[in-house]
Amino acid sequence: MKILLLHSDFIEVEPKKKAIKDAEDVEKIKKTLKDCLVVFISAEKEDTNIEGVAKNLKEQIDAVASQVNTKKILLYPYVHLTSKPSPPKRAFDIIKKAQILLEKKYSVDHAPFGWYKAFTISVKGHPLAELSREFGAEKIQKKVKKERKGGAFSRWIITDEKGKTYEVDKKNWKNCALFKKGKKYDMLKIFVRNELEGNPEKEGKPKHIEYMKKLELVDYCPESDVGHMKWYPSGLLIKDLILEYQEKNIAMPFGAFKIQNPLLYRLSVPEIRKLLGEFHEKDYSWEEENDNLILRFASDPGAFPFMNKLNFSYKNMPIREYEEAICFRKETRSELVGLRRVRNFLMTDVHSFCMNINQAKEEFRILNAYGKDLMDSIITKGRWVLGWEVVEEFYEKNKKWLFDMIKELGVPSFIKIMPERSHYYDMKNEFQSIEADEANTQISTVQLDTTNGERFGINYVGKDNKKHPCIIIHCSTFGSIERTICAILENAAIDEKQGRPPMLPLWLSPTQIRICPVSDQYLKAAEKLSKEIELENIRVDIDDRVESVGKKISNSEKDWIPYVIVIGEKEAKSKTLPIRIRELGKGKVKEMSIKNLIKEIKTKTKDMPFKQLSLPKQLSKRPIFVG
RNA sequence: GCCUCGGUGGCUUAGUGGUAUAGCGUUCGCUUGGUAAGCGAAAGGUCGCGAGUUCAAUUCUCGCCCGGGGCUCCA
Repeated sequence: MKILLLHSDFIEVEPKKKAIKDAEDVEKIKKTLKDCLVVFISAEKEDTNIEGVAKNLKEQIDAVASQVNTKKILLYPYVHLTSKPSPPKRAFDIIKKAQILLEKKYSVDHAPFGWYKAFTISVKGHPLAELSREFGAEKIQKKVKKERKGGAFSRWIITDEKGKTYEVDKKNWKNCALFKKGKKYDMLKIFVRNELEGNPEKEGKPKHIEYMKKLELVDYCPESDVGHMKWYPSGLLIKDLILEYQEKNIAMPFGAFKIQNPLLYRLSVPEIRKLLGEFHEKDYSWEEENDNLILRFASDPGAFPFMNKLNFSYKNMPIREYEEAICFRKETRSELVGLRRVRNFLMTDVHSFCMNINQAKEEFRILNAYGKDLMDSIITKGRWVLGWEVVEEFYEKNKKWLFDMIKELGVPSFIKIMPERSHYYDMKNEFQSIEADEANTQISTVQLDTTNGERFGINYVGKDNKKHPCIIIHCSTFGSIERTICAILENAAIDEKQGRPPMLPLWLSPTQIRICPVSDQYLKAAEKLSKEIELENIRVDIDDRVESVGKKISNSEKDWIPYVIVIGEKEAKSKTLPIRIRELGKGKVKEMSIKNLIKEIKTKTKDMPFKQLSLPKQLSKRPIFVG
């Protein structure tokens, strides 16, 4: 069945002449309807299940009518939407059935069936005014809109880091005894408030927008669509380092193999259509000769069809895959703020395909630990909290397992209980960074999914030599790299707000050590020193410009350089160097040997990936990217 | 998409119905320095784009594009 829905100011219909033998008997008068939803309907050959199709027709119309807030509906039989129409009688039956179903809630009419009709229509201009839908008799995956401010949830539970629970509701949450136990739970309190009451009013631009430009990391790109960013070398370095962290510290130890799927998908493939679901209106899509194409909104459109063609048995389980997935979501314009929300982003997506619920639970537990490490390495300890969404029935059965995980993670949590499953997952968690403006940003999420394995035919061969659907654990370790960088920068903003120097995590700092020669006589010494440092895989640059030392120091402060060394005559003779260390505070200099400095940096960046910055070592050779 | 505020050299900005201000940066000259900004000069602007009103528009009006905030939603 194909339908076209038009929210119109008015429509005039006038039956002219019978087009088919079975046309219904009506008077030849002009009818006008004002402010109504007009639904053009084509029943197709395969719509043999009259009841089923009529029911879906009713639901589709109902969904749109309630969104555009109209009580009047006109069903307009319109065979021309399809090239393979059903017999007329069946089409009319479906329309009549749907009309009866809709009449409970709406004032419904239908245009004469089987007539040549003249009509005039005026369509409203808003975004939902013109929609088309295509469906059959099978049950449509119900699009459950998550209601605002926790509306889809029935119970809320707060826990401390040891798993001690406090049940709260929308009204009394502020009085929760846990929040009276000192500042330790302030972050959780902010998150609970944001979830139950909404985010606080923001003052001005988020800080990370200023920082991302100032530090020459990322920038808006007016030549592209909104929400597509351009990356400068330093930003790209951070992005690459995070991807390397994902690969070396998470995916490989976890045992996932890396795959890559296309960005572009054909809408005529049933699996792809099934997956679209609620993202449909956010797709970048366009028509080609024989098909509609979309850019993927997540790794799933590639990953699921990829997995259901793999041949694997219980001996391989669990089987894990990951992808650095470039994704596209056409968010409405004003949702886009700096890096917090973009239209083109890079998600690191891990899936684990499991044999049974116990295996899935264990995978979930393991992935949590990676999530915690990641939050501590890129955000700061204590600046993030955990959110959970759990289906009531699942919660009751798996309470002990859940609280054991919370204890293991040792982070305060906020659990939201859903009376029934509204999405594909029975349970998910959210690693939430809490920011300077008290917004929360989700970085990682792990989800337990018992439905998609079956829906997409992702099966393993069991001991019984039969195929069984997998339970899928989804894990976006970095929900988006862009958003992760946003959180890192917003975290630096907290430091600045509280009077500490804002910094990037040392392992992500584009320059880790800067050498400032006092004059060009000491350039050689600087060069020599830098080579010693480079050998240890530490990023070092030299401010070789003809500028005063004061100027060079000033610039290094603006660039958030963690370690600055000035070298001149004194240093050429001495064994120790004066190191200006940013994290110690304004103007703090510490005498240190180069060996000890290297050792300090190596210790602080232990187990973290290293990569060279793709800019000349000499500042005099670098262009200015911003400003 | 809706509501709202904005767009002036590479960046940040003043200002005006008669083509425009300053700082940073850039280039050149002087300065060879000691932990947050040395001195001087020069170059650099269709005042976001298009249309309208006007003798005249960067300034007023409308449309579009881009950006900020709000509604909303999520990774």
